[in-house]
Amino acid sequence: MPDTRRSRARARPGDGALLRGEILSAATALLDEAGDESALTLRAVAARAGVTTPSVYLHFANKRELVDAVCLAVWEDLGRRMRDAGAGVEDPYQAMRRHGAAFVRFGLEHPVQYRLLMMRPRSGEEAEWSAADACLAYVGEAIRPCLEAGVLVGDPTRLALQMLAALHGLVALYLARPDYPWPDDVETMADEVTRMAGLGSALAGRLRGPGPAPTAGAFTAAFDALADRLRPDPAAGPDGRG
Amino acid sequence: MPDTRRSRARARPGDGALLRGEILSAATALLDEAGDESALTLRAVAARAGVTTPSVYLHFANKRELVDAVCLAVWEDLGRRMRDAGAGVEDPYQAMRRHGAAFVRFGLEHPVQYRLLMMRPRSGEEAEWSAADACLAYVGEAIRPCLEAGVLVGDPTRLALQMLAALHGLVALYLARPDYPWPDDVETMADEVTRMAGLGSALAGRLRGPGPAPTAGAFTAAFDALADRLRPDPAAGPDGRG
DNA sequence: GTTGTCAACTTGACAGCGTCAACTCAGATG
DNA sequence: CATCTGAGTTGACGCTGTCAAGTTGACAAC
Repeated sequence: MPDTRRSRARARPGDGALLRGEILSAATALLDEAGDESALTLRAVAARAGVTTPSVYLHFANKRELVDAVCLAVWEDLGRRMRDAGAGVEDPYQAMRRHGAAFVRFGLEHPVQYRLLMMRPRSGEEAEWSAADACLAYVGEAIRPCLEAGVLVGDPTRLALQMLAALHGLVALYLARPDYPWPDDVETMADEVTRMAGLGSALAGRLRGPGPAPTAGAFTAAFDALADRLRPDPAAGPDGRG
Repeated sequence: MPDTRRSRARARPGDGALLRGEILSAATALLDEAGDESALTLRAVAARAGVTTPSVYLHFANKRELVDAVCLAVWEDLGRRMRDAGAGVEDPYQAMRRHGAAFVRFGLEHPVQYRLLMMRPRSGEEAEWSAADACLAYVGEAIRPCLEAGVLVGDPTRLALQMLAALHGLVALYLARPDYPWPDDVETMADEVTRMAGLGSALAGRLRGPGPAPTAGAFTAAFDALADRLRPDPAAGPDGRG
C-alpha cells in the first residue's frame, strides 16, 4: 500500500506553494498532539497532508528544515510576549523581572519546540539561527534599561549571556528533568531565578576587579544590612519583593 | 556482507560478561572520537567490538541502556571533581564558587555525555536517574555550608534547583549554541555565573516576604554602598572578587 | 479542440537504523 | 563419546530519511 489514499487535489500551476503551508500545519498538529518529536516523521506529515512522502522535499530541503520551520512559527510570539510583559513597568529592574518570567513561561508553554530549537546541537548550516539569536537579543533588550539606569554594570553581551543562562537553565532543566523536586509554582520559581540572576549580576558587576575576596562572614553581615536598607517599610505592597 | 569479519574469539562459558566491557569501551571510543551521538549506532559498536549487532542485546536491553551506561561511566568523576575543587577552602561561599566552576568545567569537558544525560527527555523508566540526581545532590552539598553559615537563607532544595539551573544553563547553552558571542574565557564565565547565582540567591532570600518592591534607584544606591562595604581595602589579592 | 509544455506530484527504490526469533557452535560436564 | 548449555550468529522485519525517474493534469497556443 502506498502512503495513503490520495486525498488532496493537485494544486494548479503557480499555486505549488500552497502545499508548503499544508505540510507545515500538518507537522505542527502532529507535534502538538503527540507532544513528542519522534511522532514527527516525514511519512506521517505527508500522509496527514494527503500527499506522498517525497512531496515534502518540494518545499523543504530536508527534515531538519521542516522541523525548524515548525518550531520557528511558534517563536514569533516570544518577542511580543516579552515586550508585553514589561510594558507599563517603568522601573527597569522590575521590568526585567517580568521579561525573564515571560521568557520562562514561553519556554514551558512550548516544550517540544523549545527543546528542538534550543537543546539540539547546532546544524552547522545557518538555519534556525534566528531563534536562539532572538532569545539573546530579547534578553539584551531587557537588561539595557538596567544598564542605563545604573542598576547593572558590566559588559552588556556578557550580562545578557549570564542572564539567559539562568533563564534557559531553568527551562531546560524543567523540560529534561520533570522528576526533579520542583515546587508546584514553577511560575514563582521563574521569577525567583530572574531575580537571582538580576541581583547577582548587579552585585557581581560592582565587585569586579582586584582585591581580596570577602569572607562569608563579611557577606552575611553586609547582606543583612543591605536587606534592611532595601526593606525600610514593612507595610505590604501589591508586588513581590526584591 | 555481514557486519564485519569475525575478529573476536568467543568467550568461554562463564565469561560471557567480558563482552559487556568490550562493547562499553567500543561505544565510548566511538562517542569520543566522533564527538557526535549519531556515530553511536549498534552496528558500529558491534563491529568495533568484533561481534555481530544482535550480540549487544545479550548485555544491554536496548540502545538506550547502552548509551546510558556509556555516559554514566564518565559521571563517576563528577562528585570527586566537585569535592576536590572545594577542598581546603574553608570559607563556604568561596568553596561554593569553586564547586560551581568545577561543575561547569566538567560539563564542558564531556559535551556529548552531558548532552545525552542532561538534555534528553526523560526515559520514563528509572534509568540514568542517578546522573541527574547526582548533579542536584552535589549542588545541594555545595550550598549547605553556606546555609549553615547564614550566607544563604531559604529552602535548601529550592536554592539548589536555582543554583543548578544557572550552572546547567551555562553548560547547556554553550553546548547547544557555540555560535553565541561567548567570551574566550568560558572558565571565567563559569565562575561569574556561579557568583551571580550565589550573590543573587543570598540577597533574594533576604528580600522575600511582603512589602513594596524597591525601585531601581534604591537598588543602585544600596548596591553601591554594599560594594563599598565589601571592598574596604583596594589592595590586590590573589583571588578574584566577589 | 487538439497539442505541447511545464509545474506538481507519485512511483519505486536505496541504505541505514533498532530489534527480534530462530539457529549454530564451541567448550565444559557426565 | 554423548549431551547440555551459554555465547554468539543468521536472517529477517518494519521503520526511517532521501533520491532519481516517471507520471499526471492544468493552462497557453494554435
